[in-house]
Amino acid sequence: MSPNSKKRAYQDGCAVAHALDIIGDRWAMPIMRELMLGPKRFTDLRAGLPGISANMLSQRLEELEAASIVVRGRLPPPAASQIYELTDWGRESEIVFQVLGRWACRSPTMEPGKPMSPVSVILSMRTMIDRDRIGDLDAAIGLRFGEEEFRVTLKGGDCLIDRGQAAGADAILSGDQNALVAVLYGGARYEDVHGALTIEGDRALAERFARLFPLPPKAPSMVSAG
Amino acid sequence: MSPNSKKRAYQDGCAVAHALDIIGDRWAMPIMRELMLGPKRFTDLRAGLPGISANMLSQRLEELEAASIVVRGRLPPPAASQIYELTDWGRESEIVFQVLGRWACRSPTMEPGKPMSPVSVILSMRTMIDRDRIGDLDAAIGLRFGEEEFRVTLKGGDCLIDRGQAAGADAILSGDQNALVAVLYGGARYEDVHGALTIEGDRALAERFARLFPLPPKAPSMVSAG
DNA sequence: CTGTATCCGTGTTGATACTG
DNA sequence: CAGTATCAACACGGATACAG
Repeated sequence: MSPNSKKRAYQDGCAVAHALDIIGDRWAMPIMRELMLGPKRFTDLRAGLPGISANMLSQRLEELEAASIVVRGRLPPPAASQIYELTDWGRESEIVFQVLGRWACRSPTMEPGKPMSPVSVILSMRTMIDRDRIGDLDAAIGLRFGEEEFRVTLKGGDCLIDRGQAAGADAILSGDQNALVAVLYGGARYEDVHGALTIEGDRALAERFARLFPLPPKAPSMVSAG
Repeated sequence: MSPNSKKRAYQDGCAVAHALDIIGDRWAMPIMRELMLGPKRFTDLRAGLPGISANMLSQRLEELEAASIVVRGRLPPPAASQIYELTDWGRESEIVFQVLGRWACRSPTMEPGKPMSPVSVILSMRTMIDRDRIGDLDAAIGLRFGEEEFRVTLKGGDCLIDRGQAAGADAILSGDQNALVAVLYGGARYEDVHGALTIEGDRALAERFARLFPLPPKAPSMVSAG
């Protein structure tokens, strides 16, 4: 395992310092992010975390397990492969990701256009949804990103977004999640990303849906006159 | 400066990944924490960050400045020494610290008793204050930790905690901030830490004050049978 | 296929010493 | 007081080999 696991730790009673001791290492939070919407296998995790090495992932999963953030499970037979899953407390960290994401998306140095994993996109929608804009919308939107399917349920002024069947929704968007990001946050129209994203069903609903996720204004840059 | 600053970055459009790119490096968030209540000099920062090396602090301050989180300033003459201070946007990250702290203080592996800086203690109080318990309390509590003074203002069911004169408050607690932590969060009574913390003024107020900061329940440990 | 263990080049961190 | 320089130790990332 970890023969001489001398973890470098802040010797600090501050709860934030403890948080950094357990989830502050490189890749720890992105791994948690990928698990936020449900269990994944080792290889699925790697797919959502471009650039991570098998070593890193293996080691971080051990550490997250030791911290009671992740538990190992096994899929029911016959596909009895190992899966990793957040604990209840691990799942409760979603609010941390939301608040951190809301703060960071105002960063003057954040440059758009970099690829996002399907889970990132879904979590960003959960974060940025403006419930005031839902109004009396009562509809379901299905999202298909490769093998992964999600469902957005708008009802009673609230919005639920989770894994679920896209089929049967009033509108279904299929294709590359990055194309959807361009539409939701990048000011693009569906026509602009045509070919990367296809729309089935209620087109007007898809248009209204695309405007439910406003971005907050950027913070001013303080670097060499701003 | 930074001759070959090849920063290792997540190539990820996720806002959380960007957050980690700019404040995910070791010591970045503790430095921000120390600046959260106002500007500090280099040496003051080191005092609140036991274990940090001078070059780390220097390098992180550069990076935080480049990210528009920190700006360099200068105290008015004659004490024209350099100070570091959060930008408006940097100060808006306090909510991140609060949410992260609230989540992390439930960690099964968090062990109490480690020392905290005066700023940490004040921020923890801002985080954990239970406004429902304030009731109709209308009073001021002064806190003195070494050279640093703070004031807690309870009024109209709300609570303001900031740097400010301790003198003139209805009750004044002076001494070691870690002793106050033991009383607020560790279940200790003032008598238990006598000598480390002295109380002037309204003793009953000090007692009521000490119960305004309840801790949430711990999350269960998932390690080897829980 | 699903991971784990080991080696190795490189960058980051931390301790000490030193300078304006 | 406010940092910079130097150097040793370690963490990271990639490749490869290995085990169930």
